[in-house]
Amino acid sequence: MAMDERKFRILQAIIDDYILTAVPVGSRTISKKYDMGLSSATIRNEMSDLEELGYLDQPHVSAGRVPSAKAYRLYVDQLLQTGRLRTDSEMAVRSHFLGRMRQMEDVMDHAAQVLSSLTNYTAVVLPPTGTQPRIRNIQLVSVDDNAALAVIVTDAGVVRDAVIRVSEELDQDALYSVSRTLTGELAGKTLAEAVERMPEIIRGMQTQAELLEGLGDVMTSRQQKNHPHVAIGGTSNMLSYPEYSDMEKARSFLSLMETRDRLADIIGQKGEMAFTVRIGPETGVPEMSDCSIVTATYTTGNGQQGTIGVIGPTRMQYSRVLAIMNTMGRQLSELFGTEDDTRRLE
Amino acid sequence: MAMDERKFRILQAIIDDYILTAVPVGSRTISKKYDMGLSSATIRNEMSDLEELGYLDQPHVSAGRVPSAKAYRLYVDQLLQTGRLRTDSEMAVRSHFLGRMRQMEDVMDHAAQVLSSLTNYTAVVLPPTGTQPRIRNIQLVSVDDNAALAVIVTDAGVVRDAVIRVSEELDQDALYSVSRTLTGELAGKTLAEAVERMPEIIRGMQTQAELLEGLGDVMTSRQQKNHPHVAIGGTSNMLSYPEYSDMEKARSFLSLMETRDRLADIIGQKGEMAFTVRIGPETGVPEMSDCSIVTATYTTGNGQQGTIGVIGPTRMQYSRVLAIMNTMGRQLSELFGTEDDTRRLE
DNA sequence: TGTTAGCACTCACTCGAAGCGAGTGCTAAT
DNA sequence: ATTAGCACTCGCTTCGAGTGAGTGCTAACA
Repeated sequence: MAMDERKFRILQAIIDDYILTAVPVGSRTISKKYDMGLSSATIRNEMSDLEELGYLDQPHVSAGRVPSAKAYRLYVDQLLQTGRLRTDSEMAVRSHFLGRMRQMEDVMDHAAQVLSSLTNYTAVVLPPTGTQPRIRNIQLVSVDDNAALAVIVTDAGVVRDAVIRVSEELDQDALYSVSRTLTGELAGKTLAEAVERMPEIIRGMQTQAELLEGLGDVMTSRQQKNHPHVAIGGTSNMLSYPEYSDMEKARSFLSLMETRDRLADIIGQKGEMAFTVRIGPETGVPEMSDCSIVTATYTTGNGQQGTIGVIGPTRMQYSRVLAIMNTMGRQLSELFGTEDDTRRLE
Repeated sequence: MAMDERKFRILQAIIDDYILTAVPVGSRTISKKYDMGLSSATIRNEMSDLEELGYLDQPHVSAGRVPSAKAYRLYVDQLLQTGRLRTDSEMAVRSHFLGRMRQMEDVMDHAAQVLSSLTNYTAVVLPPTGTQPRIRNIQLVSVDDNAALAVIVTDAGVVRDAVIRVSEELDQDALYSVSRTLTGELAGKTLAEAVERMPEIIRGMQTQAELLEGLGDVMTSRQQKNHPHVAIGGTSNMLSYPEYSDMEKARSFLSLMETRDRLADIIGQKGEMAFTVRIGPETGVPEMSDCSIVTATYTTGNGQQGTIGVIGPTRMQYSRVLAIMNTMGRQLSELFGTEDDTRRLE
């Protein structure tokens, strides 16, 4: 016995219904609500087959059927293949971004906010991180007599700053000349390369050794710190779904959301696809055994890739979510300077 | 009938027990567990009085008594007066801060983390915001040919940056000289004052009008944006307490935690006291009608005040929380440069 | 007069039985 | 191959009895 056209249509109906109601769906429901021109008995037979094939689970003998992870997998793959990602919510996304924001992190936070409120699930946005970002400019700014602020501008557009304290007094002009030298020496290098070259530079410069060493430390720590900023939105949305009426589950989910490092790891692992859909056990995260994670990527001007993700129950509204993320991803790509490319295409 | 010594001792025992168990406490429990040398019957009489006085509530006639908000109030005031804030957890706090962090926001996040994990409640940390911060240094750094990064250093030590896009090409040396002029003109001024002076400066400088106008915009928006960074820790802790076994309550609490602006408003309203304890209705927040909020302040080098807050159920372990916050507040004050003062005292 | 023992009473909570009903699987008819 | 019919299953809800923690009141006691 194999999967045929009709079985697939029935399965689809079951998934659709389950996504909507979160209640095991019975044969009668399918034959009535989704007019297939088949009686409940026939549906029952087919459902029995589908169960045998592993697409349906039965919580208990006299309950309806529930789609298995395998079923969602099929459903989603179908969705992705046919590519019919309707973008009716495109306008909604677009309108949210009318006032362009300046700060990357603001944009990310905002995107997570929007994404979660459009989908009603939990949304996560990770900053672009692809090929090692390259240094464009280094500036040292005096904060007070004994402290300087190091601003490192990379081609990712991301700027991280850190205060370096030194014992000697600093003056702004000296800082500026150091900044120039540093920028000259290090522009175009990755952070890792820059860290390597620092000792040499320190030897060459003679002065300001303490400051430069501080800078080296900063670059090292920035480099290791691989979770720059994780924007999360709509954590509480998760609690509105019956699958989280179990407090213990809810708690473990929430505390996972709080440990951003881990979350970034989970969301950040991207495949080569534009969209990744991990369903239930596929997430590889015990706390999320009945969640699904949908991720998509966006691309910045210099080809770096960021990730946006939506976390919801396995029965999430995949087609809706995919459509929204599709739009959102494009929106972000555009916002983060793929505009260069667009211009080139014109 | 008035409150006497014995009534107070009984009330205290009731509160202690309720804080521990979250279960209405009966007369027998008090007479047994807390040996007062009184029979349950006597306790009952006293409890009946205490109820009449408004310190106890009875969920239903055959249940034990539950402390009212008024009771907690009394309890806390007593606690604050006697000032016996034991600092046994002082070491714990101190050890967490061994490796000094550089970035203000990192510190705040970390503090919220520590505070929540020590108390097992939800913790919030607000940045210092007192008298208007004054500008110390303004630097413009080129990001790419058409964009500059504005770094504004204030005496709060907080540094916010924003990218300004212009149509003309920028070169670093020109930017530097503009930076110098700006710093010269605006150092010592508040953001508001700086915004006012901008038009004049633009007239005086002749060149780079577009850039300077962008800078003006940035300053204006930074000034208006009054929720710089709200660090939150242990949101999920709240779900472990039985008072939040009601999903709807949990949800509304969580979504309140997500709207940082509002949260900042709630936590940020400080009295003239070192500690503020708002119990139940006193919070003025419907979603928190059975929460208590404890806030404390910390002080930075230049006298600005930040706030730390702990949110828990009304039956929170006040004495523990107050002790921990006491330590944490001092710790933060020290970290944020009251060290100058300390040194002066030596 | 304050304290205590005793007792009747209340009422949330637990547990099990009964009933309900959605849903299935099987069989026989179409 | 499809469908109508029917017996059967079993989770959920409802209901009532039983339980026990806790109270309030009264009367006795020191």
